[in-house]
This record gives sequence, C-alpha cells and structure tokens, in this order.
Amino acid sequence: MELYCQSHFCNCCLSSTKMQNVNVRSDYFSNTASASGSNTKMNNHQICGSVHITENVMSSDEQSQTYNKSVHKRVKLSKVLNADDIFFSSHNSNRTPTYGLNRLKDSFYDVPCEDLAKGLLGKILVRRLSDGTVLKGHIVETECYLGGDDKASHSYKGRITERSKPMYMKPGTTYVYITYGMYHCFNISSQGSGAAVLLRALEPLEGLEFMHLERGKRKKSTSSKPKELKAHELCSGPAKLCMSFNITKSLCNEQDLTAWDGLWVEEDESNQKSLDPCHIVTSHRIGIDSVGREWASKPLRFYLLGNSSVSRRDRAREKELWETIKHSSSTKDSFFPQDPAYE
DNA sequence: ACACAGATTGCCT
DNA sequence: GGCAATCTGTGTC
Repeated sequence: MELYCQSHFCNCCLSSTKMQNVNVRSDYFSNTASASGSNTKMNNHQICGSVHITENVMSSDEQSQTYNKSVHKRVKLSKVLNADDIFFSSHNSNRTPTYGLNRLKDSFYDVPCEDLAKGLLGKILVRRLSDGTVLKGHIVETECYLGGDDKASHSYKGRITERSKPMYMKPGTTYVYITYGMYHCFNISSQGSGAAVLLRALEPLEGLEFMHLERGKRKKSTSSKPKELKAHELCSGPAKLCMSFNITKSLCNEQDLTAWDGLWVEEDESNQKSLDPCHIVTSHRIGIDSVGREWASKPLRFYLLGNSSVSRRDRAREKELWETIKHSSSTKDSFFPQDPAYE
C-alpha cells in the first residue's frame, strides 16, 4: 500500500496539512485506485487536506513482476518528492527585486486557481531579458489546471514528478514545460496543491520587433516570401507567447514572479476603468480531448470577450455573453468591449 | 477563419 | 514505446 499526499494550504500562512502517525509521501507512480478525504483543523486556520490511499490490485504473476519492476525503478531513482517539502522549500527568498517594483505581490497569486485565472486577465506580463530588453503584453486568455481530480493536469491525483514539481511550489511560481518535443508552455502556480494557471494568449504591447524576430526564427524558409505576422498573431497561443517572450524551461522555470527580475505581472495603470467580470468568456480547455469528455468539457478556460489575440474563440459563448450584456445596464462604463479593438 | 497533416522529443508508463 | 495543455504550411470556403 502506498499513500499519496495532496495537501491544500490556508490563505494566510505557510501552514499545511500535517499527516499524523503516517509516513506520507507523493512520488512517481500512481497506477492505482484511490480513496480519499479527511478535513482537519489546525491552529485556528481552516485547512482542507486529503489523503489518497492507493492499493495495487494486480493479481497475476505477470502483473506482480511489473509491479516489482516499478518498485525497483522507484528505489533506484531514490527520489522521494513530497508536496509539503516542495511547498516549504519554495519560500526561500525575501529578496527585493531590482526591476518591476510595481509588480503584483504574493497575495495576488495566493487565491484559488479559477480566481487567479480570471484575475490575470487584463494584467500585464512583463519580461526583462538579460540584455535589458523589455517585453510587455496584456494577458487575454488563461486556463486552469486544478490538480487532484483534474485528469488533464500534470498533477492529477497528486502526482509529483521532476517536471510537475513547480505546480506544488508557492503561489506565483512559474511552471514552464516542453510540449510536443519542441514548444514551451508557461504556467503560474496558484493556491491549492498542484494547481496552476496556463497562460494561453497575450495581446502584445511593447517589444513587438523582438517578438517578430523570435517568431521568425521558427519559420521554415520556403520559396515564397514569408508573410509578416500581424500583431494579434504574435502571442495567440501558449507556445507562441513563449516564443515571442523568450520564455523557456531552462531560463524561466521555477522562478518566483514576486521576486525574479526576469519576469513579473503588473497592473495596467493606463487602464483607468476596471475590467468588467461580465466581459470574461468562460469556455472549455483546449487540446485535452484525450482525457475524456467530463474533464475536457469543464469550463476552465477564460478569455476577454472579442479580443483578437485569443487563441481559440468560442463564438457561441461570445454570442450568449453579448446578449447578457445588452440586457444589462451595469456595464455601460466599462472599458471592454466597446473599444473597437475588441470587436 | 477554419481544417488537416506532419513535425519532433521530453516525459511517463 | 507511445503520447503530448501545439505550431506551421497548405488548401478551401
């Protein structure tokens, strides 16, 4: 029998669920069924924790051999990763950043995954390269990956691997991974063990020349002249924004957005009118059909209504939202989406 | 704007 | 060994 730990953390401190009298660990393998659920109260802070107890159900000799092999491999790896240890060890700096002094602070990130995904919309992602180049873009599309029961998440069932480790780090930590062998995707960890927000699209604001150059590097040279990308095509996808912003695993993974000088998020000070929550389109996530209909269809993707930099627009949901807005008077002072750029 | 095929390699089983 | 939180180029409407 093995125990998998999926601790959740309270809002206001670094406390996490303590597993009493049980040697709990999370590790590489989770090819098992699970049972869950215990809530605990500690130090006057409400803490929601769950222990997944997993058992191997193999019976034949062949299956036993497979199991023994997996155990052997695990022992050989001698790498026992623990969600609590990862979380605590990611709080190692009190360092004050030199750049981006008006960046968003810890409290902005330390919220449930869906709140962070929506909260990031309209904010500005800033990248500062080692040569001083500064790139900026409005965040216009995000997706939630919840961990736990979320089959599409790299941290499904509390699975911890060397790759998914940053998902367990403190809210505001970057998780950059390589997909399809050649592209990068950029996530930000949120509150909740293993939960993170994928940034899917940006509307470029500053450094467009650099972005054009970065995107051009990937293009194959064909006989016909390569056509210039439009501004709204530079960052209209999770891997595209990583290319344009030079976000790679080797450069940007496991970084603290509240402290690192290379990357941060800030409020859009030029936008005096606040983003109206009514103008956030909620739709299903992209590229996860293989996990099954239940989780592929969950409304965990959020984007700014009518924005042309969004990677995949859900016209049906947009139409519904427009109808709602038309019949509401509360949105008349809002910035979005009356601006012609958003039509 | 949309649909489809092919690319390419790290990660997980 | 097989898959993948995607992109590009080409073709069609």
